[in-house]
Amino acid sequence: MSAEPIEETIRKFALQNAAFFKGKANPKAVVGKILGGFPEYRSKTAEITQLINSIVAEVNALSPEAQKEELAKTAPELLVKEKKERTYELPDLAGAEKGHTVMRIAPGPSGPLHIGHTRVSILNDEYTKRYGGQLILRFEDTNPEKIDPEAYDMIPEDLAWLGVKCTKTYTQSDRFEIYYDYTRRLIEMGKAYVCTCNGEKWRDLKEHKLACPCRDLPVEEQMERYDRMMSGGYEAGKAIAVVKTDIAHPNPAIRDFVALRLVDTPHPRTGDKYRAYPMMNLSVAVDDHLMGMTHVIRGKDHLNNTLRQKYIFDYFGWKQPEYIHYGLVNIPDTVLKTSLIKQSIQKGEYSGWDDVRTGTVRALERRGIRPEAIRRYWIESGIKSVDIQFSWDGLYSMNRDIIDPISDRYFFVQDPVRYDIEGTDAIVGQAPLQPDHADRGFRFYRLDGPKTVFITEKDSRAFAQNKEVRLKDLCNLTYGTPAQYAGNDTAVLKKGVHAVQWVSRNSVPAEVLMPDGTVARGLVEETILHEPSNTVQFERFGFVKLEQKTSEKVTAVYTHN
RNA sequence: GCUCCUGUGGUGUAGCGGCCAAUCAUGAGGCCCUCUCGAGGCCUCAACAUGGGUUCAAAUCCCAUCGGGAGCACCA
Repeated sequence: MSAEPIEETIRKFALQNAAFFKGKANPKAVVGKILGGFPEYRSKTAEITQLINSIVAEVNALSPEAQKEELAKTAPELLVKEKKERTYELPDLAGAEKGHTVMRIAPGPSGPLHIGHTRVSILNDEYTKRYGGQLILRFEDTNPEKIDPEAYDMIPEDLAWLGVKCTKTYTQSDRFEIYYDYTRRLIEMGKAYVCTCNGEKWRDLKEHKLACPCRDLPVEEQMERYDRMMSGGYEAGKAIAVVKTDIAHPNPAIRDFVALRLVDTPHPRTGDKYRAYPMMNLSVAVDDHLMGMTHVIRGKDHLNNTLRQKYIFDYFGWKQPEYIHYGLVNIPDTVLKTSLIKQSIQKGEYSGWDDVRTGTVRALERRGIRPEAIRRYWIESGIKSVDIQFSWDGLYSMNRDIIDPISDRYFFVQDPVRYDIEGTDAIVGQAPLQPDHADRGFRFYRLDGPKTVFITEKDSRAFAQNKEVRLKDLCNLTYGTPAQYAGNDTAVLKKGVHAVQWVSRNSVPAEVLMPDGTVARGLVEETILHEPSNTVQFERFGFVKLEQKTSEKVTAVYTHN
């Protein structure tokens, strides 16, 4: 192409631009295209612009038909807009080497994981799989007041269900002595102090960029105070170990921060063996270094903690990991706070951690959301530091992609209304288990003897009004008591007759637990008793996950439509 | 109040000086197909926060304004 005279190239692009935009080419767009494609002309932009202007004028003088005809002759490939393909994948990590990344998932064991936690879990797992490194699960249980002992088991279960593979697990309550040791070293270096001031006063001074009297005491005295603090010489709340940063730092959030505090509440794992509990900025900094973290993915809300932790890294001469701070996720209409969920469970308002009204991983699993859908959702959301809105619709759409092809179809009739059918002998019918995959087989129907069916209350009302209805995959009916058999010609559908789901007398009572906690009651066709999977679609109702399936009763949980 | 992060259709996202009068998905609307209100196909809707500047050329770089968020805990 570069071999031909530039005039011809310009003319082609002008024709193309004209063809795409109603016969009028925009000279600026052509200039951009030429200069972009042929950098050698950038030094002569004035001349080339003039040339383009005149050629565009010529082209625009032609009729749109003539433009298209000429373009079809000289450069037919430019006539079609190129469709760009997009693959969804995460950007590379800065400085990541194959086989040498170490990353972490560091939850506080206050309850099971919820949808919000899944983002950081999936992202870490994705990168670990890409680079083939280590993924450490670290329980950050340094606040004895906010621990649910069951969480130590629930969290790994949730991660396993998500498909997140951790290569190693640490628990911070095993490591208190390590944090004490590093605190001691900081004090020795003059980079930390023991403060016995009233907490309010200490904060107040900090706000005004002022040091408290303890801050400048000599190291020897600090060491004495530290020993006293560690040996029970202070009451809880009467002394703290503080890391010095810059007391006059313009950002108030990173002026001197607490490293250790005294708490009398017994720890679920260590009992009353320890009273001095590290604050996360101390334990996280120490552990991130000792565990060799190369990359840390955390929420943007930790931005200031990263800056605080930098002081510890700098004091010890450690290299900080690469940090990626992703934006906050706003998850609408969902109960996520584990403390609230726990309360409601205790009060009996929620059935448990998997109550479908909550946003826990367990609840999602129970509702029939697949972990692959969650994974895809977070990968497509990326890792930018913009705050984002979580979209249930978006997650459902991805989940539907996964479950639709594998879900067998069944009829569920909510709020059933009975109709007896007259005017024929036995009626037989069959329906595909999955209409897009006939090879999956069929459900076979046969109505004998007294022919009784049930349709939903809603469909019944429409039937009474329209006088006609089609029982899907079975037959047509004309309204009446009893209803009259009206043949089996599906042509009625073309005339606007509705095809509705129905069940026979042999159907099974069924209950579907809805996401708002209510229960949809009705009947489900008996063929479902042979269904091997628990993921099915109730036609014209929605996808559900089966929980219980006996000839007495079927229970299911609503997934989405 | 101070400090930091951040602004592309309703939502998420691509693009990060010219190939963009802007990608893909979701959503909404319409049509086709289908014996489901599922799936599939086609079409349409809808965005570079605003104002300056730099440049032949800005969604992309700079500045200001405005908007959103977070932190300033003896929580994580």
